[in-house]
Amino acid sequence: MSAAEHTPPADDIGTRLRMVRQIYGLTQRELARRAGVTNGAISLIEQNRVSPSISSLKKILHGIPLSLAEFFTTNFAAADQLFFGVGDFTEIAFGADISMRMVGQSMKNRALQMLHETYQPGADTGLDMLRHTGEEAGIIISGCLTVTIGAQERTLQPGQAYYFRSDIPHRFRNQGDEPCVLISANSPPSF
Amino acid sequence: MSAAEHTPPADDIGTRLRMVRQIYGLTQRELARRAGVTNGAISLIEQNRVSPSISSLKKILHGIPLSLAEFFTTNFAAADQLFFGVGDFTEIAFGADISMRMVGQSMKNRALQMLHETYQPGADTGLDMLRHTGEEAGIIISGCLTVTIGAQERTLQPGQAYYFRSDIPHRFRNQGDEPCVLISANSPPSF
DNA sequence: TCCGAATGTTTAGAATTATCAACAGATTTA
DNA sequence: TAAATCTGTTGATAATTCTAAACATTCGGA
Repeated sequence: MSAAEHTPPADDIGTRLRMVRQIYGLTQRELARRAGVTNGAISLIEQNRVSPSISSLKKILHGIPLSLAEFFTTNFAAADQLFFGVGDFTEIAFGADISMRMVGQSMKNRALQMLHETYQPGADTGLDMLRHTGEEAGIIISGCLTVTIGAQERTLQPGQAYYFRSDIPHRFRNQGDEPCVLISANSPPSF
Repeated sequence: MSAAEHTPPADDIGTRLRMVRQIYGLTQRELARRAGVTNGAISLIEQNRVSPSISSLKKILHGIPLSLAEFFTTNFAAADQLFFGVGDFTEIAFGADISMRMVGQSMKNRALQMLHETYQPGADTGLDMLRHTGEEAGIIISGCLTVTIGAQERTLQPGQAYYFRSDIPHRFRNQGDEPCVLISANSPPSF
């Protein structure tokens, strides 16, 4: 271990609690009401002016709700960015006529990968079908996309969607004459 | 969720702390000394007569040592049985002349599988080599065992050992004229 | 058996935490 | 602008936790 480790911003209980509370959009008073403690107690804890008893912390977390194990385990720093602008997407190369833009920078330690994809007319992921672990789903935004899943094939229109286990061989292609845009998700991230 | 869930024996902090302390073979006084608290405090906490503050619990766990996250996450109930008699092994069928006896009953939620294996003369796991995820290792106790790992093959004598990634095709057989006994381990459990 | 050491438990008091109510600043509403 | 919230913070007091020391019990060894 290096001594100057990348500091987790919420090593102290107070900051950690404040982060959680704000992520869940609660005020000190609202959380206090749900948990059955006073707002003052939460204030003092969040300022690290007192170290709560397990029973108090348990009550407070119950109002979120969150278990002690989740509270101490979850990496809230990883969830620090909740909203992503166009500039916060990462382009993933997949041929010249397929654009895949991933929400966020790195999928390390994430359970989900969300993509904004564009298939130009004629684009095709190829005859040797894709296969990987996990599950995936997508919804067509505009244009048409021909999706082959195992033995089944269908051309999806805007508003339609697919969902399948990713270990079933699959293939995507745009047989129309206008670009196809879709939003898709993989779990766990496949690249 | 069912209401009458299988009760984890250490849902309360006190019992949980007592289990951990005893697993690590510490007395209240010894742990208190290491942690910089009094033995009385530990006694009261273990009896659930007080609910420790986070700072106290953190100090105490530091003396074990264990992090708060580990303390609340780890399933100590799974590690309740620490020692296993001959009767605590589970026989795993693997042909008539190969005996595999596993330490413990079930490998659910375990990271490691420990086996006591006996290969009768002529025993062979077969030409179509074994492959699975994880890693495995073993030490020969008596007799000889011919181990094939990928392109390499070697006949091991008592005291010798192997260690390889289990996704490399592998095969075991006893070409000698006396039974071969060995101890082996898989991580994660392969069956 | 008796003694000594080791273990966990208990009690009174010091230290810390939680409550209640009041306070100050920011935002909304009339 | 002023009134009315709503936010987080703070002080005095009540409640709880932690310490220090004594107590009770068990286990071995002389």
